[in-house]
Amino acid sequence: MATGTYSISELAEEFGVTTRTIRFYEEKGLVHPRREGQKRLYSAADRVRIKLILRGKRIGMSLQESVEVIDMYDPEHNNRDQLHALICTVADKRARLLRQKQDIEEMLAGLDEVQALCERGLEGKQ
Amino acid sequence: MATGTYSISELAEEFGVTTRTIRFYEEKGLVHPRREGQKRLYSAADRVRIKLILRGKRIGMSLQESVEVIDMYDPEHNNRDQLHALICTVADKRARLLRQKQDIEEMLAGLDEVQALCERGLEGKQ
DNA sequence: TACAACGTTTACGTTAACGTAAACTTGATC
DNA sequence: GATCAAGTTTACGTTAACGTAAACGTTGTA
Repeated sequence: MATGTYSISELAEEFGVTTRTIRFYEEKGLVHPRREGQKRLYSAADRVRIKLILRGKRIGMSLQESVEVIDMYDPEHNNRDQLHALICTVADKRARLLRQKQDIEEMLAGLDEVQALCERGLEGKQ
Repeated sequence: MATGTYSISELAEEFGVTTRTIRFYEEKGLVHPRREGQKRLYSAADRVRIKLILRGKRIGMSLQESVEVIDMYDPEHNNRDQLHALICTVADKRARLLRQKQDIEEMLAGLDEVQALCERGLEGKQ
């Protein structure tokens, strides 16, 4: 196998998903691996796309949403209007992410409380 | 209506969801509003539960997962074993939340890059 | 050459989290 | 008393994101 390329099962194992998942992402147009005969060959770029999609999943994004974020990077945005639109989209995403970050911090604070209560509870039972 | 209580549509509007959603949460045993005749009456505690469930949703938790987190607060954990188990659960949740927080920060950094690229692109077009 | 590992396509199944529609009750208002 | 807004139950529909199974090709190896 050419260096810098990956088989489907390599990627599946690396990311802890099934090969079905990766083929599903292709079905949905999220990745486009080359073919070597019949078999899929994933490039480093393909690998990164999948990685970013799974990162999106972890924070509750849909696949489409993740792809939108990923596609912000590629330069098909030529004119002023498109650039302006993209800046607005970025602002929206940022706002949502900041909200999520705050939600997480609140939840973490809650966990601190719970843990403190547990430890005080355990002290009494020693 | 008694003070400190809410109708279903009040809560639906406050949280930006439909009444169907709130009834669905009851179907799943996530809330248990009292009844005034046939109508549902939500207490302040019910309201908080719904709020926390929706907070969980925003960061990609399932309803069941949110409920687990919420139920960590209530003191049905009497003996040492339960308290130990709870501490482990808390540690797990914390780990996942920290991971998510990092994912979000990485994504925010990505957005910063995109925005910078946009702005440089706009300068050239002025 | 046989078989085991890895890959492929096709297709139906599944779960979560609601949406949507129909048909009904109840209390307030005109 | 008719109508209207808000609520109710029941039930079937929908979408996303895969799971699972069947039936088949390809390739290294014992």
